[in-house]
Amino acid sequence: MLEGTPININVKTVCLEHEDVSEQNMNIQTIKVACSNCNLRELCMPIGLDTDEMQKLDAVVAKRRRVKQGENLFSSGDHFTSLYAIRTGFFKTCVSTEDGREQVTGFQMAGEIIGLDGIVSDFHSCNAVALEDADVCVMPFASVEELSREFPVLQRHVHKIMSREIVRENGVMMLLGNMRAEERLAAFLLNLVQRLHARGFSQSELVLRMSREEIGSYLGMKLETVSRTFSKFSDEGIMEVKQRYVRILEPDALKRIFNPQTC
Amino acid sequence: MLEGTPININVKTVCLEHEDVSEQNMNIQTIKVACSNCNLRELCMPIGLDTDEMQKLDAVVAKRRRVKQGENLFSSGDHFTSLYAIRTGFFKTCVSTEDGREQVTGFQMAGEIIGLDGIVSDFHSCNAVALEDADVCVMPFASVEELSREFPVLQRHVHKIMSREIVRENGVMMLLGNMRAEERLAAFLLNLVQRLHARGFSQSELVLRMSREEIGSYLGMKLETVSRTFSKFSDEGIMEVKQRYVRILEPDALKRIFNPQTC
DNA sequence: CGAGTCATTGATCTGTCTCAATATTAGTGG
DNA sequence: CCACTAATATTGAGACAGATCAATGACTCG
Repeated sequence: MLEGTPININVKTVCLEHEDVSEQNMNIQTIKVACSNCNLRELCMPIGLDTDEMQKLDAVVAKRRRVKQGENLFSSGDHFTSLYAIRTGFFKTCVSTEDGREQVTGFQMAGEIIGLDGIVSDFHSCNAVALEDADVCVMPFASVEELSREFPVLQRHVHKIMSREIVRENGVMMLLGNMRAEERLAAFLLNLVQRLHARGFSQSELVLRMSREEIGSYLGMKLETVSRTFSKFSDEGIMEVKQRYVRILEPDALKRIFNPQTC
Repeated sequence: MLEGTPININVKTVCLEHEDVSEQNMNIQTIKVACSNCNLRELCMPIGLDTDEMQKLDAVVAKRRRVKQGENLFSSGDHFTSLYAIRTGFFKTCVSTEDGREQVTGFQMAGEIIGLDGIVSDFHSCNAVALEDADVCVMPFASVEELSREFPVLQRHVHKIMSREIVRENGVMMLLGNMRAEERLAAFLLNLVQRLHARGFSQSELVLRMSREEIGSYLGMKLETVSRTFSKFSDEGIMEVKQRYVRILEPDALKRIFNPQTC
């Protein structure tokens, strides 16, 4: 409900942590990315492209960029040129007020697209920060638009990505406007494991890439409340929590918290 | 910041309340809408279309639909076919949980586009409810996509509309996650008058189309708190409030509440 | 190993919610 | 036109979830 993953794709062999050594040793500028050859394409690219179309797409996604943990992929105020498809790593996006308050607006993982906020004004309005060393495909938006005019399938895909983000944010608004701390954290965790599971990871175990403070910022609560709620879940036997490691023992209990009706 | 109106257009003669009597008496099915002839086109349509392009656009926006106060333009679960451009009237969009909690995700007025939530799954995920008798242009999404492939200017416009909605929701998340009741209401009112002003209405006077409960739902607070906050603003001389009529006396004081830094 | 960051836990405080009563307005029918 | 009703808004008093302040503990990384 939170992050947009209505697409239920069975990724066969996703290995997010490792890459070809050959690629790693290449100069960043000369790295050739090929969507046609990417094990994430089922997550971020439309299905139904023929060989010719795939080749043209490969040409658009010509560059890759590495972002070290803690660095910004883009910042509020930066000129908008490209969308980014995450290959590896984990990001947060956040907006901030002049008086320094920060709101995390989302967490993004491999296969997801960031940068959509920049389209409207040609400037980014949020920061995208790598929460671990990351690797993204750079997709110049002008090229994306050009190609979408040629390929209706790609056009539709771009529209869906944007719509999905709108629907996701609707869900977050519901969370922030209507739910209590426990419900928020339950929904957040369920969403995270669901997305990780779609990428070949466990349904029950996860390592959080973000701090308690970042979770709190996303969920509209203070870090102490996040910590206390984790402890509460732990005490109730719903999950094991050791710092950033979480093992969900009673997924049904979590779902019941999130959605009391379906119990 | 809340609703997307970074476009600063000077609409010369906008008259939202009245229409040609000739149009009103026509059968709804046979009403011919012409963007080329619409006094809202500067709000909802891209600039820079030539005559030929305008004509093709007129063909896409071929139908109009009237929605009475309290009725839904579309509902969660409805099949998605079209986007809607509001000609007259005022809408709220809202999502709800199975256990009946409702979250208002936005208020939309003339010149704004609704229905974007339906693109991702081909089904709407929220309700669009008319808060006063309304009149919308129906834009079949398939036609919009077809035409965007032909006209880069239109394509870019559609992308901007979706991006604007994403950025707006980022702002709402900041509001819900980080701000106190007074700040939320101040930001909400400033946003409303700004958008109304862009449509030719007063900068200082407005009549709210929504109830205290609906404002509260949007801002993540209870209706009593909304009412109390209005009373507080009134006591402080910042505004006159008589039920749904509001006259802002000290816009700067409001801005200071919303953004304490810029004082 | 040590310094710094991050997480946990406790005690207290407070903004908003909840419950409740009253006031105002809009809508209806006689 | 007015009484009547239902819906909406205001205001008060008390309760509570979560914030704040503060101290300790655990982990990370150079």
